[in-house]
Amino acid sequence: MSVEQTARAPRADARRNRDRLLEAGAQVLAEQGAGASLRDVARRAEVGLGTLYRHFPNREALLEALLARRFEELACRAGELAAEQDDPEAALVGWLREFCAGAGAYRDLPGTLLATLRDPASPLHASCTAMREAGGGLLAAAQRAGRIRADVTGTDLFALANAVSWIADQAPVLAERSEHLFGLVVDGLRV
Amino acid sequence: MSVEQTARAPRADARRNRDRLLEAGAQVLAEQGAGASLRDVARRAEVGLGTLYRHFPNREALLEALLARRFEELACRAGELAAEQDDPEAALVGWLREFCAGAGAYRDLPGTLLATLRDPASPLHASCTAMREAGGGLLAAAQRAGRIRADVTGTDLFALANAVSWIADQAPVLAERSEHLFGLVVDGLRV
DNA sequence: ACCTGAACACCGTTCAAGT
DNA sequence: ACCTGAACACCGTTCAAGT
Repeated sequence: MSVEQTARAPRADARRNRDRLLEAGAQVLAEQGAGASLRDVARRAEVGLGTLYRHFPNREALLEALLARRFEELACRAGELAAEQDDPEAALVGWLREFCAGAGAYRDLPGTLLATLRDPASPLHASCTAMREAGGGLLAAAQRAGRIRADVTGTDLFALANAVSWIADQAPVLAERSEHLFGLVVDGLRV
Repeated sequence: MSVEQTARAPRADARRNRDRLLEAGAQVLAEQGAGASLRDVARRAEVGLGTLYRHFPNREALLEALLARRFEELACRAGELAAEQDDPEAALVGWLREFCAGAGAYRDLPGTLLATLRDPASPLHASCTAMREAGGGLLAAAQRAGRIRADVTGTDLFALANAVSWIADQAPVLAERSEHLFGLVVDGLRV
C-alpha cells in the first residue's frame, strides 16, 4: 500500500508566489505603513490580486507572516530573561526597548497590535498574546523584586509600549524624542 | 456715497448648509471616528458632496470647525490657571485630563492632532499650536515649582497626552484602564 | 454666489473562468 | 491545486453645468 500523506507539500509555483508576496509585502509596508495598498503589494510581487488573497485572506494574515518570527524570538527572549533574572528591572526595560523597535517596524503597526486585544479572531492575536504574556513574566519578576509598581498589569505595559512606538511614527520631531519619551514612561512604572 | 462692505454676509442657504454639515459631521465622526466617510457626512446633511468641499476643502478643515471652540477654551483655561498658579502641579494635571477628554472626542483624533506637528499647513495647526503653548505655560510653572522634571518639553507633554487618549480608543479593555494609564504617565513626569 | 452630481482614480474583497 | 483579473461597492477629490 502507498504512503499516506496527510500534509501535502505545496506546489512549487504556490511556494514561489508566497515568497514573492512576502518580499514585496515587506517593501511596500515599509514604504507605506501597515495600512498599505494590498494591490500595490500584489503588483510589486508581479502576482494576481486573487493570489495575494489566496495566500493571505486579510491584511493581518500578511502582517502575521511578516512578523511572526520576530515576535516569537521576542517571546523566547523574555522567557530566558525571566528565568535568568539577575537584574529584573534591566531585563524588563531592555526587552521593552526591543519590543518597541519591533512594533515600529511599520507605521501604524502599534495600532494594529493593540487592536488585537479587541478581536481574538485576528491572525496576529496568537503571536501578540504570547508576546504579551512573555513580557508579563518579566514584569512580574521586576515587581517581585520591588522595582516596578504593583498596580501595573501586563496589558498596561503592552499599551504603553505600543503608545511610545506610535508617537515616534506621528512626526519626525517626535521620532527624535522617542528615546526620551520611552524613559519618561518607564520612570512612571517604577515604585 | 454708499457704505463699503469688505466682508459680505454669507447667503442664507450657504449659512444653512454649513450648519447642517457641522451637525452631520459631529454625528458621523462620533460614530465612525476622525477618518469617517465624508460622503456619509454630506449624505447625512442632505447636501451635495461638492457643497461639503466648498465649505471645508479637506477633512482637517471640518475637524477644525468642529473642535475650534473647545480648543480655544482649553487654551484660555490654561492661560488662566498659569496666571493663578496656587498649585501648579494640580493645575497642569487637571488641564491635561481635560485635554485628553477633548482629544478623545473622535476616534483617531489624537493621531490627527499629533500629525499637526509635521504639517503647519493643516487648518488644525493654529488651534493646536495655541493649545500646546498654553499647556507649555502650565508645564513651565510646575517645573519652576520643582514639581515636574526639567527635561520635559511642551511637545513631550502634547505627545504623551495624545498617546494616552489614543490608547483608550484602541480597545474597550484599554478604555477601562485609561485613568490608571494617565496616572502612570503623569507620575513619570514628576521629579 | 452657491449648489449639484457625474467623473476620475483609487481602495478591499469576491469569484467565475481558466491552466 | 492554483492563478488571474474583471466586477462590485466603496473611497477622496475635482469640476462642468446649473440656479
